[in-house]
Amino acid sequence: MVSKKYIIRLCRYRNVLYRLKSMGFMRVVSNNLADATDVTALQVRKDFSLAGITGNKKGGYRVDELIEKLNQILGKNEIQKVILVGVGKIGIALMYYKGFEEEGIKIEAAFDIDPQKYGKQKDIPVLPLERLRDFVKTNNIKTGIITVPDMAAQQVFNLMISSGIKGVLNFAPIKLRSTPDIVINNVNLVMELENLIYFVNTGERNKGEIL
Amino acid sequence: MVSKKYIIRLCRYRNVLYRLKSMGFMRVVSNNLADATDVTALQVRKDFSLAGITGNKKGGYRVDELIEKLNQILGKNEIQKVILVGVGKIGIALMYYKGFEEEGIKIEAAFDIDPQKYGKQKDIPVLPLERLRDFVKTNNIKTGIITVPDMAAQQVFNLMISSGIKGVLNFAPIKLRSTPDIVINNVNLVMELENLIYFVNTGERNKGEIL
DNA sequence: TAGATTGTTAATCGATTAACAATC
DNA sequence: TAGATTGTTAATCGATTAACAATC
Repeated sequence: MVSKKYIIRLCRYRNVLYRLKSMGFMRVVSNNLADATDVTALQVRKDFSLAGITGNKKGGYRVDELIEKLNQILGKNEIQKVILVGVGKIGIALMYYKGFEEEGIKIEAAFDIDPQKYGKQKDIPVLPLERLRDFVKTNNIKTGIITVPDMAAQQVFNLMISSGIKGVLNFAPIKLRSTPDIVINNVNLVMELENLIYFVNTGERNKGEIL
Repeated sequence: MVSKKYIIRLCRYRNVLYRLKSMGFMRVVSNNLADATDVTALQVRKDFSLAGITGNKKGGYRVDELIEKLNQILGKNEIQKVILVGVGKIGIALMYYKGFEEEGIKIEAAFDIDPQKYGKQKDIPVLPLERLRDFVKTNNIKTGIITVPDMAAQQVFNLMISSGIKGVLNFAPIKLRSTPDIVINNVNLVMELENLIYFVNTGERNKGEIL
């Protein structure tokens, strides 16, 4: 089993490689990728080695080959379908976020309990929560995003899982009760900011001292 | 220097402790905290030990004492002032997000280059980008949030840093060029989702096999 | 007392980094 | 060739987990 960090690095490399390709680069050395990501050149080579990607001792790596191999590993062929539950400010922001479609991710539908929300946002239908189960099953959706208030998150999660969802991106700052076969990625915005503030403050406090 | 992960765990404990306190709990054992967070009981005790917090061999830890100690370490006294640049959908979502004020974090002002955005969102003033430097200096702000398009992120970052900001929460999916004394936390929503999808898909592929 | 719980020290594990060999 | 670069193996580092002692 590969680690999450490793996969994230591979995604990073791929993103950079697409950009380099569009700029006309044919080859790339580990140092180029290191500069463009938060990774050392050594780590880049190690990752590629681990991924079974080999370069050329003199000329580095071929961009095309690299992209192809990474796509093979990361599985970047079909469009990835996801649903979203919770059409509040954050939910809507995600529905309008351009970054997803650029990466082949499509929010197929959003769900809410508030009838006032029903209709469309951008080109995405907003449906009653009761229709989630059917929608997930008929469209064979495996991934969901939770942007509901904390209190509702566990309930929505349970509904998702019982409908066949296998992975959840959760924006509610609570620990979801789950089973090992379900993948959960948590995004806790308050915690990110609190954490940042902590290091800013201690950095201030310890200015000039050894940490 | 303590690790980011460690600090995040301490924040988690504190959040749970506040909730337990409001429910009337006076004491808590490491197992309670483990259940409420994504941490083992052993790790909880280890963390407390490292933080210089001691419990009682029979009765666990006193909730009040625990909160006080954690506040001491994490520094949770005054309101934390931050600014935000980029009043798009995500920026606005953050401005309306209730979780921040609950944790004593206040977005003091937001900035944008689009005059149509100027005015107020919720009770937060939206100002021209040119006023950022003055605002940051006169209000002694140390933390900023970047929610601008990728292309503008580095420029906004530079402006922030030259104005005196020491820590940045960055939502743009690029690597910001910086110096070691600046703290940067990146939130990359596409990457979180891509990563999730990867593990969902491989989980599907390897159903029943050894990973 | 017996059982539950803390808390420390040692072992393990995984990931990163260093060293260096290989080769284009 | 000499220099740049890859790529592997070993060393290091940090964090987590295990074992077990202490004690209320």
